[in-house]
Amino acid sequence: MSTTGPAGALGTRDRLIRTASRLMQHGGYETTPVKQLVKEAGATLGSLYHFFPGGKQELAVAALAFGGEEFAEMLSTGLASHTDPAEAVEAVAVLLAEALRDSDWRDGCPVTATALESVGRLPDLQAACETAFAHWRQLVEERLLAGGFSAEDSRDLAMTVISTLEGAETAAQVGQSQTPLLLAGRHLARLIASYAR
Amino acid sequence: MSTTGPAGALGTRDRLIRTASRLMQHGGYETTPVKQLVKEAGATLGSLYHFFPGGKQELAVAALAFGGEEFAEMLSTGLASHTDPAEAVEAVAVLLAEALRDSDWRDGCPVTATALESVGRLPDLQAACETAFAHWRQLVEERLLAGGFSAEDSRDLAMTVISTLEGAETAAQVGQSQTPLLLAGRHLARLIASYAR
DNA sequence: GTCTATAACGAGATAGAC
DNA sequence: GTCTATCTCGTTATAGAC
Repeated sequence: MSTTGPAGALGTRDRLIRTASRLMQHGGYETTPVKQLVKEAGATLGSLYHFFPGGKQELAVAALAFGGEEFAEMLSTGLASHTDPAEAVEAVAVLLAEALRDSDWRDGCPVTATALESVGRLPDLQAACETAFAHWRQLVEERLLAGGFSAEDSRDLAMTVISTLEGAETAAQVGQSQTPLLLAGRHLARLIASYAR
Repeated sequence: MSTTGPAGALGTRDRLIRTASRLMQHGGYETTPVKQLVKEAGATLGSLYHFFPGGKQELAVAALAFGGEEFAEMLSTGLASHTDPAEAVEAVAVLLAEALRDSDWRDGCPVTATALESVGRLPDLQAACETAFAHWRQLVEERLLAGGFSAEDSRDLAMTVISTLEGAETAAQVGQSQTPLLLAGRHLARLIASYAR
């Protein structure tokens, strides 16, 4: 995938992607100037346009894919932490709440801000955001299926689980409080437990 | 409130606020250039800085308050549409889904995009967003209280109702589908109905 | 109150040496 | 692959006539 180099050392391309993902996680696409981006990545403008001829947009698509995968890993960790699917979903909410507070309310969803800025005006970015959302839903759906829920219930509940976690994450970030996420986790667990297996 | 004038005719100040609210609803704060704003409002740059010496930011705060109130009215309409609180919340989700599709997936939440852009970098805007969120939560909380739920359940459920509707609205907008909102409405109704009155 | 012209600045992107 | 200098354009904001 990446150019050859010392194991563990991040190449310029990877540093650009990770830095872009982090900055877009904080404030979205439009609020992230490329100059600040390359500076924080320890790179230069020349490197950016060498690796991403499409410029800021092309880098943003890669950053959304990276952030989406990072988020998916946290999701998988939480979903695997309990045998009961309802408790597992609640654990995800707790993980998100901890990450948010520990980052001084900065590390919210790596996709949502950019998604709302891009909708209807930057199709490439919007598509990358939708891909990330769909991936996350699929992970929850598979976990519910494995937990014994019907195909229809698993699909529908997975949609609401992701929607609710997203909305609660936003509320928690803007209000600088873990409460929205912790309540969302508790309520989602109760909702899931109310379905037959 | 507004300058005197023919009843029903909107003054320049009001047109600026409404236009800013609509554009920020579509793409957020950073994606809304003041030039386009004044053009669509049928105003000029001179008028903007006459009514809002604080410039774009001051106008944005007024626009968030306006959009927050508009959203609150739709919320109140839905919440008053059924005697059962659970059915009333589901009705809100249906109203949001209809407004979103009828606007070709443009008219989402008037606050969320700006909220995520502003968090941690534009305190005035962030505060205006949080005020709007808190107002919406209060409307739901009062409706649940009036429906016979305990003070604690009403408060906690109101938080999750707003979080979930917000997240589902985002998912619906990005995915151009009513499904996230309709499922959220159904699941929220089920969750609310599972609490004792 | 409204208008146009423009200032002052920062944005994304490019050129070309190394 | 990396670097610096620079180009071009769009942005917010201001000036000053009307």
